[in-house]
Amino acid sequence: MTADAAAQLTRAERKKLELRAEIIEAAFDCFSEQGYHATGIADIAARLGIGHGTFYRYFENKRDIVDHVINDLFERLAKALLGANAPSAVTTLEEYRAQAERIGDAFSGVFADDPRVIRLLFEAPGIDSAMSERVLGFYDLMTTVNTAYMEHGVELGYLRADLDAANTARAINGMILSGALAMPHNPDLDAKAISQAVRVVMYGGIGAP
Amino acid sequence: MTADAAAQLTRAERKKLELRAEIIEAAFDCFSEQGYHATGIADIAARLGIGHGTFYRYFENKRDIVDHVINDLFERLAKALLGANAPSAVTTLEEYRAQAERIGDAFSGVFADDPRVIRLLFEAPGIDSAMSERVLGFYDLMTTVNTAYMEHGVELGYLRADLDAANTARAINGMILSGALAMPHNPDLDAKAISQAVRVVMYGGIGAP
Amino acid sequence: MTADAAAQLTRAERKKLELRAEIIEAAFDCFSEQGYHATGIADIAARLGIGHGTFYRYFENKRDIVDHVINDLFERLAKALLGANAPSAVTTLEEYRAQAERIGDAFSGVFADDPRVIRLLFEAPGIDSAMSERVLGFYDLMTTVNTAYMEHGVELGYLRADLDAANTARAINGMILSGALAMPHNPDLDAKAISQAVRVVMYGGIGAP
Amino acid sequence: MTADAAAQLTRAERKKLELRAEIIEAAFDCFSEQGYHATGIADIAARLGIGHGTFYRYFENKRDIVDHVINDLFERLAKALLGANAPSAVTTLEEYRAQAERIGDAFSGVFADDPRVIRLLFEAPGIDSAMSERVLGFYDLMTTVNTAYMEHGVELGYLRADLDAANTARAINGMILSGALAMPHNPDLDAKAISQAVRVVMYGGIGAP
DNA sequence: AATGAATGAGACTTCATTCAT
DNA sequence: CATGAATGAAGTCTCATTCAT
Repeated sequence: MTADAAAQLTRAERKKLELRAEIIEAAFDCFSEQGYHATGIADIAARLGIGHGTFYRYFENKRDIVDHVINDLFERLAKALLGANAPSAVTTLEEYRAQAERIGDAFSGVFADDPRVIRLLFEAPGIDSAMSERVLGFYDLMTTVNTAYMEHGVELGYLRADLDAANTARAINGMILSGALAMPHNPDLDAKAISQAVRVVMYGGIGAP
Repeated sequence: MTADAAAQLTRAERKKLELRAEIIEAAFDCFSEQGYHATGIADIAARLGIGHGTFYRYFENKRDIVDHVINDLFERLAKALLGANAPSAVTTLEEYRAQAERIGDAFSGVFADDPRVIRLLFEAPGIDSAMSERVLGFYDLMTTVNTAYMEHGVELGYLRADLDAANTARAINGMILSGALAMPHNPDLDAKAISQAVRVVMYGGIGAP
Repeated sequence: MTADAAAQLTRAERKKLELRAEIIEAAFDCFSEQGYHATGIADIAARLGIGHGTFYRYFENKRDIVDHVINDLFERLAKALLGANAPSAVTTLEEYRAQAERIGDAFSGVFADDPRVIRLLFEAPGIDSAMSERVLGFYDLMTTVNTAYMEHGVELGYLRADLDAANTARAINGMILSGALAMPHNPDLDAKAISQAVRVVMYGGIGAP
Repeated sequence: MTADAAAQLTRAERKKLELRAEIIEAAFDCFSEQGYHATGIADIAARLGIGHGTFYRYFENKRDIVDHVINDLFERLAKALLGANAPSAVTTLEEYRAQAERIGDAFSGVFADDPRVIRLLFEAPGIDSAMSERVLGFYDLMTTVNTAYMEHGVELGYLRADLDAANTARAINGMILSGALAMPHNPDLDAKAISQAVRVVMYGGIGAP
């Protein structure tokens, strides 16, 4: 919704949207802290100091809210993923590395800014099979996007001619996610060092030169 | 338990152990197919054709069985992880690559031989926070083990002197897990190609030479 | 309320009474269509396009409105029942039959004119025990009225001397109601034929002459 | 189930069937006393001193039990209705009257033996529309059965040649039901007198001879 | 006066766990 | 030792009613 559109809403409508957003936030808190199954609607309501009946004025049921929470989560990640310029904007390895760094930083930034994101993403597959599929689908999307960038690089010759774009893309995404996953429960980790380690592997390999 | 020890058990004791193992297997089936929360004790018992009261003669409660299932799962993976010779047995990059390949293949083999493994590993963090911690702990263990191999390589000079062993180790584990995760729901994927893609990244980097 | 009384009301007061009547009508619709328990206050309000809070400015609560609806229903039926001239106006079987026919037709007319009446009357005892009592009370009233007519006939000798007025009255009311009840869900039924069948039984009995 | 079949059941199976029957009885009590909607599963369970979870081992849900209660109720009435010899067994008005009396007495006997029957039958249409239909369907069945008897009488000439069998049948059923309905809340009523009044109407009409 | 957002009592239902047989 | 009948805690969800705007 644009600012303009928001300006046209009545005060009541704005309040409603606000509370709706607050419920999503509270649910995000609860789900990421206690997990979906250990969270009751009452917990979400209590966190906001509202009656639990109120919850049902804004969301169909418990399954509905978690879908919205995950939607928000995926949206944030997708925005980071797709926020950079298109693959076609890049013509050299130098540019590719810069772009990859930007995307990786944006992506990791989402995790760093809000530790609930990676926690919920980690626990989400345990919600039910539909959610499990959604998460896998998102990972596939990440792979697809990354694959497109790589294929472009192979075509233009700044990436290895023999690169298996899809499998490599997935592997690199795995590196990024594994870093994000380790952060919240290990305060000694350094996000920059993690990124740097990933980049070293990507561009130099681990063998001694 | 050794074969000798087993031989000393009475027939009744052996039967009991057998049923116990079967229950773990059935639970593994159920949990990986329907997920932990969607699985009832009755489902597990029904799969074996036993009464669901019998379940409680072998396991404390539902939480108990899933711990045993996960124990088995971790044990299999740990065996693959630790089954190779020690880091110290390796002295050249050549040997390191061979060893890494062996470990990686063994590890991936566990996933390939039994698709339930990756499915349950994927859903396990959604069981409860204790399980979430256990899974993270296992990932940390994987990282620790891999880190030891890498540190040895840095010391002996066949891996990059500037390698951030821990973060690199975790990243590489991430690549392996992301491959395993994608397999079950994508029949077109080729395990060998996935491994190969990981190795290309590890030893050459993705940039054109 | 007479037209004069109405004329003295302010416009606002008239509007209020109008809306009140409309709410009763809407409630009548809802209750007879979906049943009392399946009807929500919101349904009634929605049918009128008013806010459901408004409902409570006109009626105490859900139980209150159904009482008013039933009042209206009973009033219509009572009017038909009592609209004819008194028992004392009749002195011959001929006159009695004419009067009974008039009353019966008026009564059946209420059901025919508004199929909601019999539907709600049918479902009303399921609302709660108080309502159940009210309906039984109305049936008793019907019986009492009919009994009075019959007793008069026995006294004057145009009805059988051995007539058990009360039980016969109730039985005859049962015939009428059973006809009304069958109408709405059976479009082939003919109200005139039903009345005729009742009259045949009443005045001739079913045996071959 | 025959006595033989019952004899072959294990003790546990018999106990199960017994409790099942007891639950239906308790539900019958509750529904006829408080009405369906005012009855909670907890009420039914409490009446038997069982946990309310136990209820759900025997019946799907609240709607399920009421269907079974009504099934029982209809079965009793149907048995009374159909228990007599067939229409074809009758060839004279005398025999017809005897048969009608037998059926009527059996039918009324069900109501007299168990006052819950008429109370629940009265309230049942308020349960929901499906139940409303079922009750109407049962009334239609009663009419159909009675119609067959009458048509036979018309054919054989011991009933009026001009009898509108269907409408007359329904009317007579209405007389019977209205009598049954009045009994429970009016201890002064005499079942015999009610039957007698109905018979007088049926065979002689109400007019003075 | 009208509204509809908020509320929470209350009912249903599930299922892990116990325990008598 | 195996069984499955019984249990009740716990959680979801509805909707009549209130009340601030």
